[in-house]
Amino acid sequence: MANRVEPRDRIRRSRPVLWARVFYFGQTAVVGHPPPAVERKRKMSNHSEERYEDSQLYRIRHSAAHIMAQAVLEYYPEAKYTIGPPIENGFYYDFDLPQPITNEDLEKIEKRMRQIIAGGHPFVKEVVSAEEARQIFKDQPYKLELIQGLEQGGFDEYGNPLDTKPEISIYKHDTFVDLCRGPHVENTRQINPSAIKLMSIAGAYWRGDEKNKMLTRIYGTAWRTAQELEEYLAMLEEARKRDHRKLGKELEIFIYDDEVGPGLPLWLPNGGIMIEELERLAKEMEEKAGYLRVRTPHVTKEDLFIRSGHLPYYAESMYPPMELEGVRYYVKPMNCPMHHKIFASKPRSYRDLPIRLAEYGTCYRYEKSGELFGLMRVRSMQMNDAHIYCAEEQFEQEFMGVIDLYKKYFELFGIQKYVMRLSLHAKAGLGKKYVDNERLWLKTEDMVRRAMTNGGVPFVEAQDEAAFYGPKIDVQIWSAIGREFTLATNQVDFAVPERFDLKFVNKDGVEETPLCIHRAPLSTHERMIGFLIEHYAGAFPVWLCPEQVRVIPITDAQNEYASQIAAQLRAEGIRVNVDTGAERMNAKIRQAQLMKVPYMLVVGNNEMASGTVSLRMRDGSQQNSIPLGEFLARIKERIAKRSSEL
RNA sequence: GCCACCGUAGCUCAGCUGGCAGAGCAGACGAUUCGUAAUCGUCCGGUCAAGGGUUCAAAUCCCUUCGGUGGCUCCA
Repeated sequence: MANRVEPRDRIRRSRPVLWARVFYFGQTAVVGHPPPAVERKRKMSNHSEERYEDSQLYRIRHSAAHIMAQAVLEYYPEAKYTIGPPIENGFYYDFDLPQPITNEDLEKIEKRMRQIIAGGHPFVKEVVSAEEARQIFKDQPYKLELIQGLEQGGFDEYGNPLDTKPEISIYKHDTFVDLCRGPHVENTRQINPSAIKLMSIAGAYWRGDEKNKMLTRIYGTAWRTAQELEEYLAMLEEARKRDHRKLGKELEIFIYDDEVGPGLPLWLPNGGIMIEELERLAKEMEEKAGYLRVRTPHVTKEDLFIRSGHLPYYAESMYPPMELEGVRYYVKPMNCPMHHKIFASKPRSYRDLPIRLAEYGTCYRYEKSGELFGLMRVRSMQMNDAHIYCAEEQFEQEFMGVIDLYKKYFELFGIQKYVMRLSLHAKAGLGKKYVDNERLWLKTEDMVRRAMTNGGVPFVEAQDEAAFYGPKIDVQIWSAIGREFTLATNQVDFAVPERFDLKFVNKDGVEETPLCIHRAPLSTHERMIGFLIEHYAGAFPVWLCPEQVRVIPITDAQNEYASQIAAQLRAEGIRVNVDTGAERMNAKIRQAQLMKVPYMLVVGNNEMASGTVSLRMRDGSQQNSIPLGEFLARIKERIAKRSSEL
């Protein structure tokens, strides 16, 4: 119960997520990887740490946004300004500009901001009536819209409903006035002119709605000191180095080819090995947890997806149909309908439940071109999918069984920076994005909430993030460059089993519809490997490494010996290569290091004479002249345990 | 899909306001046989994303398409 995050902390759509306090005060946090909600919670209660919104840094960033808006309006007097909040690591401001803005303009604006800061202007708050506000912003249509929202007591600046009617206030500094509830620094001088930097220009819809006009957003970063800024920029640089798109190419894991198409990755041999290892892991774990493996086709008739609800609710993300002999077929975006058919293939008794059907199924989703992102967001994906059919009284145990599975995987991979998110429906979406049965939504949402709370698993809640057929627990992670993704997911389906007329006979001999849990603890191969590349910065644990050992003969005279060593390792199932190239040993070691091969076995005359190997590990440490058997025992033990140790 | 920017050799990148396409790495070949992150030399390699236009002349300017990047929207 104590783990439940208060509504104030709920993640809300379109609202800037305020991780910065954690990031800033955190000691182990990596850029773009906010620590889990648990940690945030604990820190807040134990150390009475101030909220980001109350911090000086928040004020600095908020004030920097105003100063930037002033500078932009000086260069573009016809520009309309909208909103500009502090966010993680900085701030932004959205403008409706008469012309596109360039990176050179950004430099000018930044320079002007420093002048304004040097001017030592006080920030002055004034509470005004709606009428006065309308007068002040009479030429600013976006501000007038905001004023109306505030006056009606309905909506905040992001268009989210408010509980209470807020006061209307303005903040002035120098020549600039903004509709704003604050808080701000007292004087522009409290902003360090050498600790701010404008970062990028982006498009953003007014109020985050794609039906609205596209505005120009300028992102900036602001810190207390120049050194903090430098450190932040250096961390961004480090993060770019572990970007899976960059490492994936360097380590020859996957490629994209223009003729194949966007979002359709080609797995290179190294990626193929990693996929095989992940599937082996999944099969082992699922076998122990009582799953049964099934296989289903990639294409099915339209009728199936009409019944499942995919065409009514999910068609936008599906590839268009192909028609053959008057029948329309779709490539599957999910595996569930076929699994439902397998469940329905024979009568089921309560004694058979739960039935857990698993498949690493390949699905295709037509993601909009701009949404694609490396391996993290693709159009063809292979899911660590399974569907658990159970009676309502089995639900909690089964649901938490899946959560336990997550935890085991996360422990194995050392994944600590994630947030479990209870994704709920939104009333407005009923009948459109969501199956139209509010009673069952509320009921299943509460079942999940209770299960998580009883299990003592911390989570946050998010409105309007559910699947069309039910609520879910999503595991949110962050890419190296800070983008948020759902890695694993655990979903309740109260709707589709009924549409498929799925039944089991209960103890009383009466037919009952089972609940279905959709789950994908290892995500898709695409997203999982994308994530793992970044998580390990390409230095995978030995069991997952495409190349586990490279044997490096010092001169050609040891080539034969090196090959014998490799043959012995290969016979034990180790992935090993021999570098018989003409380069010097130093160059061979460098190449192996760049490919992040965990073990290098250097063999020269000494080793050959004594029948040993010299072990150099990826971390630079080395053990000279050890018997091959000793190394073999070490690596076999690491692989068997899927250890993260070298 | 939308806004902005980008696309030069397999990879990383030079190529200023239009005037004969370059480097390093990789690859091939030759020499070298070396003790823990780059040995030397020679050679090969490009319809400058594709298509159209402006111009005496286009990698460079303009348009369209394709692909990518940063965001927005959307999501495993």
